[in-house]
Amino acid sequence: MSKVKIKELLQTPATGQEVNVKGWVRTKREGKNVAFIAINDGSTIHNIQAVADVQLLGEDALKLVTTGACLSVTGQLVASQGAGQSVEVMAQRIDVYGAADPEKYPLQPKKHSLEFLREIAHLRPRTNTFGAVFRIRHAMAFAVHQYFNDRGFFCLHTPIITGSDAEGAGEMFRVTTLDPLRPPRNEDGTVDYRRDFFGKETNLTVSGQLEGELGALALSQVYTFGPTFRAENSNTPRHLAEFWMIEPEMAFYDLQDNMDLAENFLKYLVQYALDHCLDDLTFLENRLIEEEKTRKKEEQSPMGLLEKLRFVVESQFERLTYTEAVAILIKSKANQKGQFHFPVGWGTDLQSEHERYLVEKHFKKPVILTNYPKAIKAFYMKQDEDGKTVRAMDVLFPGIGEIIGGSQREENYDKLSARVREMGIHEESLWWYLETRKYGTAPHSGFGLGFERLILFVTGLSNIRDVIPFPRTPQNAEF
RNA sequence: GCUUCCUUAGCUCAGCCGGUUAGAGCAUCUGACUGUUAAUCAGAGGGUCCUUGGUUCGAGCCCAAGAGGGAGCGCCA
Repeated sequence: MSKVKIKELLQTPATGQEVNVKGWVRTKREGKNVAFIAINDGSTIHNIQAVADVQLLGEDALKLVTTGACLSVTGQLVASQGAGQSVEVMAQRIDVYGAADPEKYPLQPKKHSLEFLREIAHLRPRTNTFGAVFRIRHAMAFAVHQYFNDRGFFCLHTPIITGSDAEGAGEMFRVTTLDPLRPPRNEDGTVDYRRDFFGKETNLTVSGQLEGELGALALSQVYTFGPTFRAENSNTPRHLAEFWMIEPEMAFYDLQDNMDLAENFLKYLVQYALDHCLDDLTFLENRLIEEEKTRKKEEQSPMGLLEKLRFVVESQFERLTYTEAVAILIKSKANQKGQFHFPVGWGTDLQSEHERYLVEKHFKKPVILTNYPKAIKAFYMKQDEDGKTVRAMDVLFPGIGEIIGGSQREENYDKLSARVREMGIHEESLWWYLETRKYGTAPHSGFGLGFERLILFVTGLSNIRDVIPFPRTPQNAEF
């Protein structure tokens, strides 16, 4: 008789066969003669019910069976007499691997706030909500690889430690083995990084894109899926200092191809969740409905979680240029009534209130904005013929904001190196990147998808710290 | 980094105008109950009112500083 996952067991027809279940106690309900133990092993949101005859097993043995304890239960799998489940285990034997003092164990069979659970991140995977979130997170990671593999993309592992300080995507974390109190110094008093581990200044990566492009200009279609680090002091429900990003990079793709891929990719991922995580999504939807009851009418979302996900799969993303978006915003009632905090005008970056207006009020569906002014975008984006804009694209999602940022890349050596100089970037540190435009350059495109922002959208949660097991944010690296 | 709100039992929160012994629900424990569904019923235990300092005859409540947390904004994925 072998141990079996609860997910499998719940789908097994009961024939009285002997089974062994291992997992953690969610609740115990005890009567005079019989006790009911709900056990969960994380394989599914659902629990299996173990039925314990108090006389047979003894009251003392059941004393240690409390919420949070870890058990191994052996007994017959039988059809349940109760209404909540089809099968249950008639316990013959219960071994307690680890007790959990009920006076002290913080997770009790009641609702806990997400803020409280964040403070006990080492235990929160044992809750229904976080079990659901982390199973969905796994399914989405798996689906990312499945999607690209099915389409002939190669997974490229780009470096996490980088010597490039010119990526321009934000503040970086320094990587060094020098003694922070007594580093070797140059004659002018500055730190001598030639004597550091790599012989130069190094940092944690803020993006695998530049190396991804090197791969695409050889393997045609690649993607990276790895951790990314930003030392920005960002305190919002949408930012992490350590997060995971998916960055496909494709030779022979123009901006249109890039948009087509981004839209198709996102719809595939959401559909994958609907196809493979329905139990967990249904639980999260019900949880959201309960939560919304405590809110005001106008703050409640018009769609349930599943409806929202299906809507995204079925709707065509609205595509328009930055210039068209600015025109819509200027003409909008919100702007004419002075409801925006920031002025709208061609040339300035859109504020999140402007993006939200376009996505949530005007179009009411995902939006792809393209062809931004070159002054507000990165040096590597391909310049348009008019000399004013670049072939950038941002995919904006309701409630999340920017979920994807990407562009067609500048493949012309002269234009690219001129832009590097214009923006004051140290050209020599990018020699290897620029050489790809010297030797066999090709039109190519790519984008970055924030993995946690995708998980936020799919789970319907609202704080990014709740969709990664152990969040890293300013002033917090516990666990 | 800026703005703003919050911190009272294990958890979620109430606490009147500053007034005598700080409350509720859930959880926990004890008892009852012949199969329960976050069981039900009865009872009990449980408090550094975030910390420090100040105002006051008197502070959970007012003031100041600090700590922790949330939200909005900026930066972005």
